[in-house]
Amino acid sequence: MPPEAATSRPLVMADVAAHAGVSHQTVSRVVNGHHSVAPQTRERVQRAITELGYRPNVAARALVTGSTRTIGLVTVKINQYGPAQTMLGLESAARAAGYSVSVSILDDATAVAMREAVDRFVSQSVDAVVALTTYDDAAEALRMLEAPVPLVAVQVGGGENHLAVGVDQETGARLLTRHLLDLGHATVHHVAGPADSQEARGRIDGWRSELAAVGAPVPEPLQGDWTPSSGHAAGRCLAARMRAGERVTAVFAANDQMALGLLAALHEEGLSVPGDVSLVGFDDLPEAPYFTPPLTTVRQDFAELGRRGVQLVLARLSGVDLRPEPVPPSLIVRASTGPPPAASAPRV
Amino acid sequence: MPPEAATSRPLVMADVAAHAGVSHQTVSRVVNGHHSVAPQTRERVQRAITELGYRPNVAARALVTGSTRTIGLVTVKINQYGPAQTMLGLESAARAAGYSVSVSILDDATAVAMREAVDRFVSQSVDAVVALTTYDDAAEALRMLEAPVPLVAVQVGGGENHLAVGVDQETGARLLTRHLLDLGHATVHHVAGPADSQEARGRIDGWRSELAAVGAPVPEPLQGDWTPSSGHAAGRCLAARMRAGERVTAVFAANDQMALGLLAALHEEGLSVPGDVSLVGFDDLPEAPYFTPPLTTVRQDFAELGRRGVQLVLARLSGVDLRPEPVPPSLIVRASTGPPPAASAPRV
DNA sequence: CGGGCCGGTGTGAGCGTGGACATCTCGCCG
DNA sequence: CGGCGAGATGTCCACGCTCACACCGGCCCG
Repeated sequence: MPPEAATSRPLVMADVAAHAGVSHQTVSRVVNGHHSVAPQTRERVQRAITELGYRPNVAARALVTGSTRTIGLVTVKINQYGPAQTMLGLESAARAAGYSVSVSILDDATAVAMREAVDRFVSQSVDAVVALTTYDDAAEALRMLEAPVPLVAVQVGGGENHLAVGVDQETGARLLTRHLLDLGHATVHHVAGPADSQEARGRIDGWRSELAAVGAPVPEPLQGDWTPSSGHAAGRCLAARMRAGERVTAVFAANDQMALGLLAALHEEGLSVPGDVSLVGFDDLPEAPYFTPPLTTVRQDFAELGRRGVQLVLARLSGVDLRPEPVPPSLIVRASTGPPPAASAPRV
Repeated sequence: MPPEAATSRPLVMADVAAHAGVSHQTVSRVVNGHHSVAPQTRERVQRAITELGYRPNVAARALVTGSTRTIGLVTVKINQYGPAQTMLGLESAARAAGYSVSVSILDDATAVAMREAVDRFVSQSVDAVVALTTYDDAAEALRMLEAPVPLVAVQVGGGENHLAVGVDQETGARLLTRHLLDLGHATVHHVAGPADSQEARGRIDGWRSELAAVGAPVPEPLQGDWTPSSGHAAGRCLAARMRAGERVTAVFAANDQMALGLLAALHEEGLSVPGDVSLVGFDDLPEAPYFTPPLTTVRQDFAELGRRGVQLVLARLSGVDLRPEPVPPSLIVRASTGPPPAASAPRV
């Protein structure tokens, strides 16, 4: 639609000004919605802009204002479902507010890499940086970080320098644990995420405190790393312990992927879910309703998390002191949980 | 580490120049690796740069060079595993080449939205735009698009204006189909992806032509939309047809997520995989080895796709005429496939 | 009836950098 | 020993835009 004169020298404000018979400054005022422009002039300039298909040059504007209306997003290995969804929500909220998003996906969350990424963003004149990760290294790096722009942490604890928003992991874990206890299980075993993840620890805390609240024994959690494969290993291990006589009737896997691995291992071992063991996950992957059996889990609203990240950024940019509340998770009950089997050793 | 004088007026080239006792232009030459600088001077400037922690201002540079060393990535709803992984590979390759990535995630792939995104990128002075999608609307929009920067398509057919790179969908589908035929299945049913996806059609073509090659009958494909839920519906439908006497022994789901839904439906219907029906997917999700049973599928190297996208961009930017080859997929055989059951109706 | 004020507009400067060109200093060769 | 070229460095300007200020006309009020 926009003709953009075939000559193709990129359009600048002066071209529009000439076309509309005004000065470039008036064009600037129209573009930036300044008030003191006569309606009729504004109209004429608007028309010239659309007719020529003019778009202001962000670099030139950034040079003088120091702002690019861009948010830098730094994250670590976004290959999980959650972070990817969060990024989606963040980008969409940012775009709605007129901001672009520039991403930097670190291979690992060292302080150096973090610093490097933030520096790159700063030299790009981003208006704010959002850090999306749950790992301690990253959190530590963030805590040290001074930047000349607002720094917002998503899904990881904030330091003094910056704000943070996250899903309430502890509540989610409590919901799941209580659900299992309510079904009559004497206790709940836990397959945890990596030890250096705040998210993983939050889930452990919730699980542990809910067990403690009803005086249930707290078994030693098994160590996983979010991958289905680690869930599978944990499943093997639990099955072996059951064969050895230990009573395991309910398992809380720290995410759905590990729950899937567990499920596979339990099937291989001839154990039925939820007949012999009830199993819950965390995240509510789109796949979770189609596991065999469909998985009881906790839904995290990742997109909302991204939106709140942007809210926080905008608040900081406009000087508002917004204390964000954590995003509440919700329990999704499906077929992978049920009452514990009669108090004998499971048939193996 | 970098002190960055507590006064905190952002550092500029002139500061470095003063510190090193040279002109700002010499600093510029050092920063840009220009050759005619005395080694000793270079050394002195380098030291000043690191001592002060100086980073050049991208906006100012962009204003004069017209380049930001940024790649704009426009994509549609990245909530699938594939695109997310591709983005990962792309960002990492871009960063390795000294480029940043700015993302724009469209809600739907209309020509208008596409044009809008590209325009935004152009006004940001990106050096190139990469479009990552498989939908016809997007492809159509791309075909019409003229941009003053290179435009590279990933996973979607290119037009005249731009290059494209993708995974060879047809070959992948042929590998799966042949695998099933080799196991002795008389034919293979197909649950297709959305009709407006080039990827989905590529898989149909491969499947169809492989069946045709051995003279096997070509059943009408069922329509899915990539989601587990649509796979589930397709599974229900197939089971009903089997009960009605139709012989279905092998099913090719156009992606792993649909395969999961199918698996769930078949289980519900009391059918065994691979005892009654062999099932294959496409993508090789990290979860696929832990399905019940583990899923035979085709692996797409999404990260490689991202890397090639960047290669293509760099080639275009340096004027090289690189004709990209499609990324080859590879067959991953797991436990969801086996020989067909004896030629009677399956036990239902 | 004149001065001040205000809405609407234009003019000039400067943001931080890279490119073109000028300059200056060698070293080398005739 | 002078001239010349190449390497090293500096000076100036332009990139496209916004900001500060000057300007111009009309209106109100003293």
